[in-house]
Amino acid sequence: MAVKLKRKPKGTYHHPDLQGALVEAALQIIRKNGVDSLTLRDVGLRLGVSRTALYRHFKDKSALLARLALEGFRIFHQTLQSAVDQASINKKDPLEEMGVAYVNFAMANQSHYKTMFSDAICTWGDCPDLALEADGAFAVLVNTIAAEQRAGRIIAEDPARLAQVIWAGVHGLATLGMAGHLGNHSDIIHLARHHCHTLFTGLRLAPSKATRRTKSAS
Amino acid sequence: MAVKLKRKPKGTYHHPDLQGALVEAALQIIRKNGVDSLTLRDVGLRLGVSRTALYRHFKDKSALLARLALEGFRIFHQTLQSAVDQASINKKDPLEEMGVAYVNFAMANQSHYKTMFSDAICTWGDCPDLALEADGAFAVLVNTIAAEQRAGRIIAEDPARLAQVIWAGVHGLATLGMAGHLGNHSDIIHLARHHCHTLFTGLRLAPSKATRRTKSAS
DNA sequence: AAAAAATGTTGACAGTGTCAACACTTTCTT
DNA sequence: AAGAAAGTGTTGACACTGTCAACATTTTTT
Repeated sequence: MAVKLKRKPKGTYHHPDLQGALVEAALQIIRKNGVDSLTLRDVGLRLGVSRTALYRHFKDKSALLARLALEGFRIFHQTLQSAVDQASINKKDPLEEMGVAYVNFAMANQSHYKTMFSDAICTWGDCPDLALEADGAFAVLVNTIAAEQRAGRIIAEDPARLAQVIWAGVHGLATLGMAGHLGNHSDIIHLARHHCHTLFTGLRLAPSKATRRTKSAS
Repeated sequence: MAVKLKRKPKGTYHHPDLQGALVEAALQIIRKNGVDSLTLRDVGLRLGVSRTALYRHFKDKSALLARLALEGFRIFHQTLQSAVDQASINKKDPLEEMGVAYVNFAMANQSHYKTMFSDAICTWGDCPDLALEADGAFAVLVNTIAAEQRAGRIIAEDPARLAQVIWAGVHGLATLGMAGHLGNHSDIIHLARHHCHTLFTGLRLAPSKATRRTKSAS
């Protein structure tokens, strides 16, 4: 299959990869002016394509947003996993590093993160692929918790439940941080580290039945 | 004529308290169908008043939303304070009870809570009265923390900072819960109690008074 | 080559927030 | 008390949005 030209010199009626280009263009727009400013007409305009061309590739606006969200979870997944890997290399607390990476991602990609958790997109249950991708990112957290439990560093509660608790903490930091209620970026990162540290101190020992004091093993 | 007729009986050009009625009507609408479904035309229609009457009392739509948010923070403030008072009476952990009350409020008044933290309303800094009311609610948390510190039950870090950490946790639970990512209402409440409990366990004792910032065991 | 499917375009529509110009009512000034 | 001024509610209009139907063009299939 011959490669088509990217530009439309004159006879280029069909765009080589409009679907991907639409996602990219939409992403640039929300990066620049926020999710709420995204208009289908602008997306088309930016690609030199008509305002409704989008409808051949997405059912409606929320489908486009869902696609952006999916793309976001992909990168997010990768970012979190990378943070855990780095922690392992540098002998740091993987959960704490992941928490910081989480908040960092949200602060550095505010519009994208907001889109990922927007009410406008279908509830995850309705979009199987989106739910799958989101679950993938969540699994990084669950797996890390399970690993920490196997290493005997945190209490042995249901990992999924613990994951939800930790998730809520960093998600709260992210959303409040983006809203400007927690100070500047570096304030928020410090706060994230503080939060994780405090939370994980709480997770470290069950107060009553803990007999073995695992104070600074190693 | 105690009853307000939809058709104006001729002498009723001016509404006795349109401003308040607008707020009430808007509140009913968002309670029923969510914040995004709120339209200025509907608000007017519901009161038998024209679509633009609202502009004599609010600068624009976001001003109305800001007013709803302010009203929300008033109730919220009261709710949190009441939870702390009840905890004091029942000899329960005031922070934990407040945390549960926080999440409960958000889940029971989802649209209202979303409005309070919506991007659409002016940043709190721009609305002095809104910021004031929000600060009032936040102060309940800070004061409770300070009291717990005086009672020697939690570590003596900056109360405002601790408050931010706790706030982030419950706010995260609330937003994820509303999005349906944490199960049903009762799941979320249990999770909230769990979260607070874990967090406060972490706050309860620094492993050794000398080194508060213990790096993670490795 | 003809038919069918895919893809892109134009025109149109209902709904939205908002403003300007006007109408009615209350309050203030003299 | 009469007129002015300010406050409050109404209608008409505008630009902008998402979305659909009908049409145009290109690619793929038969």
